[in-house]
Amino acid sequence: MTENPSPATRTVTLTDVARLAGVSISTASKALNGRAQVKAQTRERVLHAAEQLNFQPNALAQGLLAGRSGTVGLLTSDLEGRFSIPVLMGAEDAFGAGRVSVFLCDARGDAIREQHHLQALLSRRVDGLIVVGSRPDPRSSIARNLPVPVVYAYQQSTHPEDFSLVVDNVGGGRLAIEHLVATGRRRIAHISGDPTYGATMDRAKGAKAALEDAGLELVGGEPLFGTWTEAWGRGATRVLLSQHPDVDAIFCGSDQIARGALDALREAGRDIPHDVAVIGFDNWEVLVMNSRPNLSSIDMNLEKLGQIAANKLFAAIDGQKLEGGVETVPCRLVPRESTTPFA
Amino acid sequence: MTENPSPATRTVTLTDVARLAGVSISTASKALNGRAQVKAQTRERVLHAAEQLNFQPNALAQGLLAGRSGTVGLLTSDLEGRFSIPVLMGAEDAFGAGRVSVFLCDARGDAIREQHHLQALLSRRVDGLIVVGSRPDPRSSIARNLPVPVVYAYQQSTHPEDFSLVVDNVGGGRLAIEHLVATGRRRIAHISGDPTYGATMDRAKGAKAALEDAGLELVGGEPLFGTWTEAWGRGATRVLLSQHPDVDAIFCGSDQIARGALDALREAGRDIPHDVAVIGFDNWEVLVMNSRPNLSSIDMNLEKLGQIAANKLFAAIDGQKLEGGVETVPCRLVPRESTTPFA
DNA sequence: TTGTACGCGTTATCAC
DNA sequence: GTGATAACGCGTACAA
Repeated sequence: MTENPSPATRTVTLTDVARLAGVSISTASKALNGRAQVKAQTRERVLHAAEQLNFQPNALAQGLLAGRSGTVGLLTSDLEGRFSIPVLMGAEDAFGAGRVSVFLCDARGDAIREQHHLQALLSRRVDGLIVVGSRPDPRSSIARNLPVPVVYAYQQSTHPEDFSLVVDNVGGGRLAIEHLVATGRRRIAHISGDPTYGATMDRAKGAKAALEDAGLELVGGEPLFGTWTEAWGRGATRVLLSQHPDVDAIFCGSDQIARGALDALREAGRDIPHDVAVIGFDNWEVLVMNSRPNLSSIDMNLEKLGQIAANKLFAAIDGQKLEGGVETVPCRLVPRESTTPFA
Repeated sequence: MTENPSPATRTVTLTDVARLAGVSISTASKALNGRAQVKAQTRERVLHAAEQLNFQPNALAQGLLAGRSGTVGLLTSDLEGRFSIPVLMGAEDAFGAGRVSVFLCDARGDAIREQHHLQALLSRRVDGLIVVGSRPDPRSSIARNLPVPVVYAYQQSTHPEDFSLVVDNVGGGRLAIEHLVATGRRRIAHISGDPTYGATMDRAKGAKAALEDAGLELVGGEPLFGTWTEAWGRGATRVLLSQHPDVDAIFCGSDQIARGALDALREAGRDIPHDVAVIGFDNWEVLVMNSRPNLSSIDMNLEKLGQIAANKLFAAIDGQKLEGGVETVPCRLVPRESTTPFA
């Protein structure tokens, strides 16, 4: 055990500041916190001393006394996934740098680990919790009767008393179709991923509804379900072209599928978007911006979802009742060259 | 301001436990913390009471008393990027669920916000800091003479007294070439990204060294530098094929570039890997697994980097001196079909 | 083996 | 306008 050598600028406390300023601890506290009953000159001395010593109030002590820590827990289940991160960023944004700090925990999809993290967070007296799921299907409550408010984001809770904030996948599917119809498409197909995902069916549902509104129906009658891969996008597109060569637009359930579709279309000699328009879902930067041509897509507004979740949590922490239920955040259309020729 | 209704199971303290168990606070404390001087039967009573009340020790109070909070700060600059996350996950892993909690802060590449977050973290009395950069080039110290140890991960600090842990890009470039040479390639080209990145030059340097060791030199003499995009990968590959049609392998500085190269090669009628082998860099799941064929790549071991960083920080927190300097973490070859025919 | 008393750093209440 | 004092919840020397 070597003695800690240079890094240690011993932690400075209010006592040090008070001593340097030649006042009592309580006066120093008042001066720093902008309390009214303190002479301007004294306040000046205290402030100066604090600055000189680079004083940082001990948030642990403040929290202990105040009964609130100024922290929230962010419990996610798929950090590696691309859903948690934007939500997390939105939340961090909404909380504002410094005012509230965020504990990040990744449960790796393991319920045991999740409970473990939950206990740790409660022990640290977080003022609230945001639970971010790994897939858009419902999950059970993380726990009942917690002493702090909880907001479920992206993945909704099955418990009716929990508050959840999720993506409006139905609306997203509708948006995609409306865009295709508005740009003159009439023979529209839908290629999507795993049909056991609720989101998959919701997007298809929105698409069908929008088609009906336009007096149209899906080419082939039903969506083509498969996996969230480019390979499936290519394969499904080839089948589609052979069975319905007159298709003039494809709504893909993900950007990966859409990239596969683009490749298959190009290799079949179809011009995009002239012969066939393609729109994806997710608006995943690395995919949409590297496509040929750039891929139109539906953005889930995850960052905004995170912001709203954080604000909801904020309100609840401030004592406002958090009503159970599910709220949705609308998707956003991001048109690019794969649906709209810019030439 | 509505009264907080049902969610509030009032926070239970050690006092409550002690009262229920019919002992003093200190005895309860000893029993819960496994201190020796307490009768087995008493301990049983206390434990039972704690469980019954679902008691969670207040970590704020513990931290205040112990002088250490059991938290660390993770200060990143590009959450949206794909570098921070694996590092962050590795760190979280190493810290162990619950023992240490992680404060996550994203400075969005803004120095002001970074200082803001730093102050907040110090105020919360984190026991240590990990600073994760957004690009692999050196950065200046986040601050000097901090009261807690700091480990720089992925992006190194320019200050010689800081400890940094970075990717061995030279070794990565070497690995790629050695793999190509070992699988029988002799006319190897290198297409890479932004030459103002240190990592770009390091990878090229490692590649050159490995080629020299094998008595070879780069096709075209020099690497082709451009941008980290598929478009550049396609363009550079076309140029390469026209100038050096006998090329039999391409080492690409990123997976995006490699995907572009794959497309251009296929469109030029070259079989992969029979005619030309392709290897990328980053091992970015969505890219390598959706390629035709699947893309061999160099993995930067970022998760392991995060783990090592966390362990280093741990040791420093425990009083071990953290020597300044830069340590590297070796890359890892992940061969797939784009370099090795499995048929 | 158990209980009492003190202190961690801060803020709020009450004397002065 | 300022300072002493009591909390917040916990761990630990010390006394019983």
